Amino acid sequence: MTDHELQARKWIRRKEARPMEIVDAALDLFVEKGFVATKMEDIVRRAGVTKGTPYLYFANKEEIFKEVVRTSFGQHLTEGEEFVRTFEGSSSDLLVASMRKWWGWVGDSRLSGIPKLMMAEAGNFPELAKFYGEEVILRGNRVLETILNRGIAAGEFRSMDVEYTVSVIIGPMLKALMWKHSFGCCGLGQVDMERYLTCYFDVILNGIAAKTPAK
Amino acid sequence: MTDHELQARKWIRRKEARPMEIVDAALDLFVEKGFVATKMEDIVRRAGVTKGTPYLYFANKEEIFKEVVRTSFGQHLTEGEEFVRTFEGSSSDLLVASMRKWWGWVGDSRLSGIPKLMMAEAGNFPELAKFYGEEVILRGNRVLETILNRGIAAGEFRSMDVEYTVSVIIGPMLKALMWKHSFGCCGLGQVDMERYLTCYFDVILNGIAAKTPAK
Amino acid sequence: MTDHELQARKWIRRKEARPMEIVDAALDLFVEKGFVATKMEDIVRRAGVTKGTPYLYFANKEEIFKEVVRTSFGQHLTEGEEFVRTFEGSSSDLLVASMRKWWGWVGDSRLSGIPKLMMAEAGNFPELAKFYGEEVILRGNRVLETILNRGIAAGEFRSMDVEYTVSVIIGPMLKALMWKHSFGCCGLGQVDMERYLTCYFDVILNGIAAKTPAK
Amino acid sequence: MTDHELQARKWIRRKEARPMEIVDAALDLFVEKGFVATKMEDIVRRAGVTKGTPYLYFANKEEIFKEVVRTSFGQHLTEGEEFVRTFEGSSSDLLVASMRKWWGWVGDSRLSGIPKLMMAEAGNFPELAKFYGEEVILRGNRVLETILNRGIAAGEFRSMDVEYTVSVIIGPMLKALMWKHSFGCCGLGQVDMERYLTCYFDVILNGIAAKTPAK
DNA sequence: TATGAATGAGCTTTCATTCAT
DNA sequence: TATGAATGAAAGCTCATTCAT
Repeated sequence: MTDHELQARKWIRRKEARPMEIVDAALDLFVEKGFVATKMEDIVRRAGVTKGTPYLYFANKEEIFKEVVRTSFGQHLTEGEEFVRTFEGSSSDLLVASMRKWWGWVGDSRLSGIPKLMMAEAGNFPELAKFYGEEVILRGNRVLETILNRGIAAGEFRSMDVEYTVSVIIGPMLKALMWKHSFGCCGLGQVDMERYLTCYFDVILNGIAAKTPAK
Repeated sequence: MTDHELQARKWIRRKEARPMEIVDAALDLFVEKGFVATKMEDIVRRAGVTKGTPYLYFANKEEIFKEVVRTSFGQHLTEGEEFVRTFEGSSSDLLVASMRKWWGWVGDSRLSGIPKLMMAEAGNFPELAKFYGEEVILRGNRVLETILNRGIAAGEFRSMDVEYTVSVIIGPMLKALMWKHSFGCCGLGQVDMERYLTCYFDVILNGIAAKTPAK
Repeated sequence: MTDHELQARKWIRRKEARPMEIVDAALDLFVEKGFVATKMEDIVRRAGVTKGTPYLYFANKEEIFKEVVRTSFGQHLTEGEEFVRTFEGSSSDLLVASMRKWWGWVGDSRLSGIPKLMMAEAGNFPELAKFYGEEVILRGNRVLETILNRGIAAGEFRSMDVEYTVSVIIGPMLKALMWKHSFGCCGLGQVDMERYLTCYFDVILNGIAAKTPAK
Repeated sequence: MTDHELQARKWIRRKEARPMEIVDAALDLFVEKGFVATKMEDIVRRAGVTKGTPYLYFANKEEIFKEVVRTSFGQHLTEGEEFVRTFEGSSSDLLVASMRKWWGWVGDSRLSGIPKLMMAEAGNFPELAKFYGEEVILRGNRVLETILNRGIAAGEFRSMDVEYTVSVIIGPMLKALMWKHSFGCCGLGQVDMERYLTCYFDVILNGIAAKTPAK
């Protein structure tokens, strides 16, 4: 790559970084306040641009919202699917490792707000909700189903209604996420996540374990 | 006066009924769209009144919102506390019965949207979130704690970190509620609640059961 | 008048008193806040009636305003004209006596707000302003003109441009009135009216006195 | 760019000029109709902008009002104070010159409406009234007091209650101002100001002149 | 007559979007 | 590209007026 090319690239990269900066700024605000309550003014200020700039890259506020949701996933899911496929060890360990990984990816990062956002705004953006449901939730569920089926096949987990059990098992994790971005923000009882996870795995793993024969 | 006449008439006086009608109309809309996205116009249309009427009973939109949240619980919690205190039978049965009762009260009614609403709007109404957290969530948690402690004392449940386990156990129920008012509305996979509850109790009860003594 | 008639009269009088009570209540408020800033709500509360009552007697708020202005004068002017016609004594004394009388009537009573009100609202009620200008102001001026001409004829006052001098002489009195109902209300420097009148007569009487020949 | 083009164009940027244009437009309207009766719609139409523009420069209608009053004086008062301090000639001449100067500045300009406006709105804006009373009225009075004291010291004016006499003397000038913006507007007897001033000085100067020594 | 809950036109203000620079 | 003053539709709210009681 010649110097000239590098220079050009740099300039282009900067230009190409703008939309992401805007989406990033919007993400936090949408999560905290919701779509309508977030003002373009807030977004541009946080993105460090001016009022006209977003409209160079997005048709309108709604498109920014969609982009926020669209760009926030996929990559992690692919990694997750790969992780499950190649994991060696017990299914309990896989379940624990997967959930911890997920929390590390989603729960600790700014992406963690997206599920809350989608829940809050599903009614206002049904199409996007459908997209999210299929591309993210169902795909995520399928990963968990794989794990459960793996454990059942190995005799490690009891036989069960896998589809709905997945839905149940996700519940406490989702709740932790929602909490973090709602009541958690208001200083209402911070959650000690490590302690929460310990309890969670305790309940869940016991809850789906195969009855251990009296040893 | 027939219903038809009532509908055709422009001027109807219903001093006692109005506030509740307005709060009722607002509840559904707030849950579906959120606070800001719900327009006063929407509320008055649904309530069957005109633009000025809500202001006869509420100072402004925010007060309607607060009233929606405030009036929505309390009574049920008191009944629930009483139910737990007087229940005779195993703690597992009590847990199941309580959860079913709760779903009957909340999950199936229009109140079910309130938790979703509060989660979505906590960031915009920190004070109200605090009120809700203390008056509803903490109080509800305490009921569940009572049940778990009862079971532990009876040797029916294993010893555990009660406070956090309560938080975990509530997760799937809360998730079902949120789902109903977000993705559920968009036709995304309706949940068969009976099947969901079966899985839920299966996981939870096994998850907290005392280790059956080696036979 | 029979007892029966008296009784009927009483009932009628009560009915007939209502409009005046409303006008009375409106007067103070219009003077203090102006026409638009005064709410019907304020008027009815002060009048001790309810929102619908004024509309039994007046077509609308504007008619109340007109009635406030219309009913506020006339009687005093007639008395004033009579007073001037029958006064015996020097014209200086007549001027002083008239002005004091006028201040007694208008300046000390609730009617004193009307001139301020009309000045403030003349732009919004040009027709009424015209009525007021002709029926009240011009008539009042004419009384003063009579006094001045009387004094000039008697050699007590110097010859002068009577029409405009009247206008000038009224200035300080009008100013006192305006002040009382504007800055005076806000606690801004209360005026000691006796002291003010002393200065006023000092200036005015000296100002129009015939040059006393060096005695 | 021709005037015609300017008029035809919808989007014109005039960052520096806008606030003044808005205040200017508001001034006339407030004076004519009063604060409440003046609609934002009126202001923006007269200022040649659209509904949102004023809010780029002022928090709300009330702030526009305050700006109207605040920016309207001060400079003239300073000039007036200087004029009196440096005047050479008789105090009578100084009084006449000052009053004529004042009328030239205020009476003939659009500022002349402010006193009327403040009188009308003092009740609704007590704080602003206080500001106006102290910064404009008292300061103006002090200038006149200086003139009277100068004349008394020189033996040109008789000894008198200076403070209250000032208040009296201002009366006719203030009345002329009020008249111009109230009844004057409605075609009710236009005042020939030159004739009015002649009468005014005649009365006032004679009214405060030192008794000419018996010849 | 008198009431006061209800009405709805009209107001102030907001804010996503535009466009001259 | 980027700016930010300007736009104007649309929101929340007010209040003079109406009318069933």
